[in-house]
Amino acid sequence: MARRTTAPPPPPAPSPAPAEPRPRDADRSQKAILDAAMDEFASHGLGGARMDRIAERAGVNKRLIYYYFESKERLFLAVLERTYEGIRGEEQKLNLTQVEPIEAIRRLIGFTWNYYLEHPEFLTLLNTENLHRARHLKQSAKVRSMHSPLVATLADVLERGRRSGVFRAGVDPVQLYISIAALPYFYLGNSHTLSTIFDRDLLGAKAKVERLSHMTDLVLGFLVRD
Amino acid sequence: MARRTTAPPPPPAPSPAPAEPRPRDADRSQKAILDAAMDEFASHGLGGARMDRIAERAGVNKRLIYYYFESKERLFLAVLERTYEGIRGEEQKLNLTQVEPIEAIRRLIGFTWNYYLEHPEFLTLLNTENLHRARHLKQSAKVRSMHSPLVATLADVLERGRRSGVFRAGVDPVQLYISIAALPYFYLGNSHTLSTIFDRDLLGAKAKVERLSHMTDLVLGFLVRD
Amino acid sequence: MARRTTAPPPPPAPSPAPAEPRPRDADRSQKAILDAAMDEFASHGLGGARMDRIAERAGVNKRLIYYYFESKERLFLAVLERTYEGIRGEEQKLNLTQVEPIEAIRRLIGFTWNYYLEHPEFLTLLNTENLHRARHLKQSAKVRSMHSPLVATLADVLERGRRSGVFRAGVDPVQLYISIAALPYFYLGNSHTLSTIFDRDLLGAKAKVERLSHMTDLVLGFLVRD
Amino acid sequence: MARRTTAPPPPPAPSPAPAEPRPRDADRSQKAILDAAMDEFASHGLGGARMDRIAERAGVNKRLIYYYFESKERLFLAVLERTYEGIRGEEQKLNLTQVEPIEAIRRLIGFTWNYYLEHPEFLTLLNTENLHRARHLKQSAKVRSMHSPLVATLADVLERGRRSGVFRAGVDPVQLYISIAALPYFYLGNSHTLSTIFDRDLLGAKAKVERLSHMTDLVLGFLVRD
DNA sequence: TATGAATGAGAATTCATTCAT
DNA sequence: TATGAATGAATTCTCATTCAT
Repeated sequence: MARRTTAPPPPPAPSPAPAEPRPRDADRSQKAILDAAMDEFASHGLGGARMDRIAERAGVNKRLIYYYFESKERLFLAVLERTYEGIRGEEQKLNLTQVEPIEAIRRLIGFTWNYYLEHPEFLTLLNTENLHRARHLKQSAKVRSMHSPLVATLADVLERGRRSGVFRAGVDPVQLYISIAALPYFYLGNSHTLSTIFDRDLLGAKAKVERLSHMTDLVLGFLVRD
Repeated sequence: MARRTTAPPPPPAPSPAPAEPRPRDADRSQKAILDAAMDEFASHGLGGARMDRIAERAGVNKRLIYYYFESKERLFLAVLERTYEGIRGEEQKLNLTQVEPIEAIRRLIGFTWNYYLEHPEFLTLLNTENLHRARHLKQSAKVRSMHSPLVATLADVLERGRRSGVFRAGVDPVQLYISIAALPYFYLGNSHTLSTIFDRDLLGAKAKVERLSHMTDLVLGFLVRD
Repeated sequence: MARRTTAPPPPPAPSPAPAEPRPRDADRSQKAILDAAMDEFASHGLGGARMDRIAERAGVNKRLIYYYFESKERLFLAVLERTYEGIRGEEQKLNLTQVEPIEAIRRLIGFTWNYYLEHPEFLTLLNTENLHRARHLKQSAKVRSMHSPLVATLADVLERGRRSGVFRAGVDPVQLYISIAALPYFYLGNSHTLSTIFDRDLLGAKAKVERLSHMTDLVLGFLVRD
Repeated sequence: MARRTTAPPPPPAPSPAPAEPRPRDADRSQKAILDAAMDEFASHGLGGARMDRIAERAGVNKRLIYYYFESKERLFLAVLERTYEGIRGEEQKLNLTQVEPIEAIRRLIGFTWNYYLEHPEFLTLLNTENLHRARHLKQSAKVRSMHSPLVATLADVLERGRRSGVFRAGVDPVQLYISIAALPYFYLGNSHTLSTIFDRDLLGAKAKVERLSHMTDLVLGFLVRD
């Protein structure tokens, strides 16, 4: 550990500090801390996370975490915000307003499924934040504004589908979004207990294909008019 | 683990609480500990739970917890098992095999919704156990056997529905059960973050009616053949 | 009359447990406790010994230990006294006053060596008691009287040897006894550290023969006049 | 484990203690902890030692002990190693290879006797470590290497004595070293029980002179050829 | 920007012992 | 004579956080 960030052994000559580029170690440290903290919080929850481990994983001195993030709780909030930014940013790239409604729904379900698969930390971080009644998130200014586009997009898809007669009417986009998130969230987030109580592998390749298919059928079976 | 205290089933007669001092009652103490522990674990997770608080809430000496349950982890497992027993026991009472398929599905959705509403601790306990990769549950002998009847029951409902032509074919009962659990689980378990990011009350009376309706429509819209 | 030799099938009647004689359970329990306690104290010292383990090993309820021995410290004293009685009783059987001096010394050395080998608990119990500055033993009335015969016996052997011209004069029997005990005590009692620091097996068959031989040579080399 | 505090070897000049405040001195803290721990372990054994007392005697925060030594057991090992270093270091200074054999043996016996007298903690620490079957020492890398010079030195003395005809042949240096250590070790380490059972003062000035004399006579009586 | 040293307040767990029967 | 239930006081160890540089 202890990355020698400091200048190399200063020559006795009064050579005026070689003006090393020193490429943004501050940013680098902060990023390392956030990465390590995300891992730690996702693995152990807020109560179980250890600042010592975060410092060690990040390869920085523990004190530095406090220098940048002030406290464990604020660090957790920083992690949460970055996490939401991650998924919402990806979601934006789906361009759901530019494809036909059924395809848009398929894409959204597929994307959500894959995102959760590839970012299991997202699930545990959300669980943790809910255990704490969203008390960190409630202090976040930016988080609300990150979600209105999402609702608008989905409303647009539903409306286009309804107008063209393929979707049923009267579907609340927020309800639907919650359901589309719920189906993979519960399956993946609770896979450890589910596979234990049902004594069945839920994460094998075949099982995953089946789950995605089931979820898509479920949602479209509901949305699409006969 | 025996729970029945010595008190016999109270006769309906308004026998005025026997006001027994009941000083050294093993069953009573164990139950008090489990009740308090369920609260504590549900509120704070495993890492955040405090044995001191559990002892205090249970009104017993902290040492007694270790006398009966050996460690925090084993206590957590005992709580988990009792929790599963609770919901599975209620589920059995639904008698799903004795009503017609559509009604059976309605009942199951409604029951699950209400059970989660009335037992929010179930959700957080499961989240906690999944955070720990089900390592406690995996040591439980009885938990697996508690769940096979459930799958059998749902399979029966689906099969009856299919035979009578009202349900689509090829639905996996485990997938369906997971989905039926997922829809309220995510909504209620994540209501704190969801209501924050969507800036919307999700737990008002009207919102709850709407959610139950949406979930039922979603599942039946998928299951029922046009 | 046909004597039915085979035992008749025991009548199903609930013949009331034959009132088992249960011979002196009190003594039996006390002995079991002392045995278990000796093991425990010898293995873990006074501070490291656990009353719980003693009760478990003895197969009795923990409370019973207090019933018979009052406290951990008194139990330790009881163990100590029984331990001294053991070795002194065996020593008496050597009949050192009835064999010629050189043989008497040989026997005493051999006996001490073997006794320590077969009773390693004796060594650790003594160490423990000395760690506690003999504060238990000092409360014992009988322990002093157990040792005067030993000194008298050794004095007799030395005097007979001196008179017959085989032993040097002026040897203090207490000093000699301490030395005869010291030589095997240190070797066996510290065998774990000694074998570690000298990187050498001290308890193999050959090593043991050599040690006994060395000790005998040492003592007799000193005692016997050229 | 570094021990040298920053203070340079004090010059004989009566430089009046620099009265430094020395606030955050890692070496100093570690040394204070080791000193206190040696006392505590020697007085109470491993099981009886209290980390609280060690912290208090050392004048440091309890947490700091764990910061430097990780656990009670590792602290004990650190103490053990320092203890062995102490006696082996002094032994080296005897220069036994540079005096004639009989004098060398006398010096070694006298040194051992005095060292044990002045360092009673050495005896109880060794007893404690043996109670625990040398499980700490076995993890020590350096301890073995500290002892080979000792054996070599004693072998040299014995060989010189044999060659010059004053010592008997065939004496194993390890056996002899163990015996030379055993004689004072048992006497001093068990002085509390010995003085109790023999009802005799063993630590008075006269007694000590007699013991040293007896031990020297015993060893030389064996080694020196008539 | 960065760090090694240090700490107060707790954390789970342990322990000898007593209570009530 | 025997025991299951219960406890107060430690005991080792942990943790987020701060100090001093």
